[in-house]
Amino acid sequence: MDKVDIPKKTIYRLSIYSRCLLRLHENGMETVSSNSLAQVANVKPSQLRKDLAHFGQLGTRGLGYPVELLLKTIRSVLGRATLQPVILVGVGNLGRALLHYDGFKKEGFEVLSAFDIDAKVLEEQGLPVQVRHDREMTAFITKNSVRMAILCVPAKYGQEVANELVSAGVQGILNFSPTILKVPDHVIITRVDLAIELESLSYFIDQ
Amino acid sequence: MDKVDIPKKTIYRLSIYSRCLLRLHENGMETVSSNSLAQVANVKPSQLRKDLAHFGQLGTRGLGYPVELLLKTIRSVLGRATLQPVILVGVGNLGRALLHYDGFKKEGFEVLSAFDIDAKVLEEQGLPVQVRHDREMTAFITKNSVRMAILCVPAKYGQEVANELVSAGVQGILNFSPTILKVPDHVIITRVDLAIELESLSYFIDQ
DNA sequence: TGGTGTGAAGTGGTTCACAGCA
DNA sequence: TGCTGTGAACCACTTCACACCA
Repeated sequence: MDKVDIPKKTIYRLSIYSRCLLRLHENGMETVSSNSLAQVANVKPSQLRKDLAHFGQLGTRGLGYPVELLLKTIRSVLGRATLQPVILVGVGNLGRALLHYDGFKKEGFEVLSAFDIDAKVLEEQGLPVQVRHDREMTAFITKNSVRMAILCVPAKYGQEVANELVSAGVQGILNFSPTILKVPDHVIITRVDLAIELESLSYFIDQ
Repeated sequence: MDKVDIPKKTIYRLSIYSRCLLRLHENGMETVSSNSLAQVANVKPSQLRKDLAHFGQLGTRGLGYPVELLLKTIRSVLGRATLQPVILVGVGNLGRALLHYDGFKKEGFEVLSAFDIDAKVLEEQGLPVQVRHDREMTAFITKNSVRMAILCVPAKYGQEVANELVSAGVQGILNFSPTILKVPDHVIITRVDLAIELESLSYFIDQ
C-alpha cells in the first residue's frame, strides 16, 4: 500500500469516512453506495469516489462498496493497524483536558506520558498518565520511539520545546500553542489555534 | 471595506499577520517589508503581498508596509473593532478547559455564558462564567444577539444542540464534537476534531 | 438499470517574474 | 536601488459527465 501522492485533504476525509463506515458496520450494513456514504460524510458523491479510487477498484458497479472491506482498506491505508505512541507536553488547562479526552485512545493513539516543568503539576494525583519533568523528555522519546507529540505549552516556550522534540526524533507535532513554529522540512506541524479559528469564523458571519 | 471575495485561507492568514504585526509594533518597528513579515509568519513573500493586495495599496515601493496602519487595516477587515459575544455549550473536560482559556478574550471574543444539562455542572463553583441550563439557551441567544457558539457536547448530542443553536439565530459554530453537523447553508461550521487531526498527521510521518 | 471508475473541464489558490514607483 | 503590486503561469484539488460493467 504505497503512500505516495494521496493528497492531504483526501487523507483527512478518509478519517471521516472510516468513522461513518464504522457506524454503518455496527448497524449491520453490508454495502453502501457512494451516494449514501457521501451524504453521511457531508461530501459530494463524485469526490468520495475519487478519494476511494486512489487505492484501486473496491466497489461493484450497480451495487456499491462492501462496508467491511472498505473500512479495513481505509484503516490500513491510514496506518491504523498498530497503536501509535504519543506524548503530550504542557499540562495546563488545555493539556489536562486533552489528557482526559478519550477520543485519542479510541482512535488508536496512546498517550504514553505527559511532560511539564511545574513541580505542582508533577506531584498532582489523579491524572490519566504519569507526568514527568521536561528534562526527562528526550530520553523518553528515544527509548519509546515516540514520533508524535501534542504541544500545549504557553506561546513563549513553544519554539524551545519544539526544538527539543525535533532533535529527539519527533516528526509530527499537533501544536496548540498560539505561536508559529519553525521546524525542518521533514517535520510536520498541524496547528490548532482556537482564537484564530474563531476570528476567521466571525469574518464570514453576516452581522 | 467590502467583505466580498476575500478567500477563506487569506482571512485565516490575516489573523496570523495581525499577531505578528502586533509583536512588531510592540517592539517599536514602524515599517516592515513583505520579506521579513513573511518570514515571521512562515509564508512566501509573494503570498503575503497577494493577501494584502485584496484591500488596496498599503505599502510603499522600496520601503515596505507601515506597521501600525497595516495592523489597523487588517483588524478592521476582520471586523475586530467590537467585542463579539459567544456562548459555549457542553461543560465537560474540554469545555471547561476552553472556558479557562484566556486567548479568546484577548482576541476580542467574550464568552457570555456556558450551557449544560448536568445538575452537578450547573452548581459548580469557580468557573469563569455562569453555567445555565440548556433550556434557557434559546432565550439567552436571542436576548444577547449571540451569533457564534463553541460546541463541546458529546457526539450524540451534537446535531440536536446544533439545531437549537441554529434556530435561535446562531450563524457560526466552532464544533469540537466528533460528529458531522448538517446545517443550513448560511450557517458556517468550523470543525476541530482532535483524533482526526492526529490521524492525518500520523499518515505523513515516515515510520 | 443502478452505480462505479475516470478522463476532461472547472475552480481556487499559489508562485513566478517583472514592470513601475519611492 | 529596493520593494511593492500584479498579470500570467502554475498547481492541486473538485466537479462534471459519461463510458462501462454487475
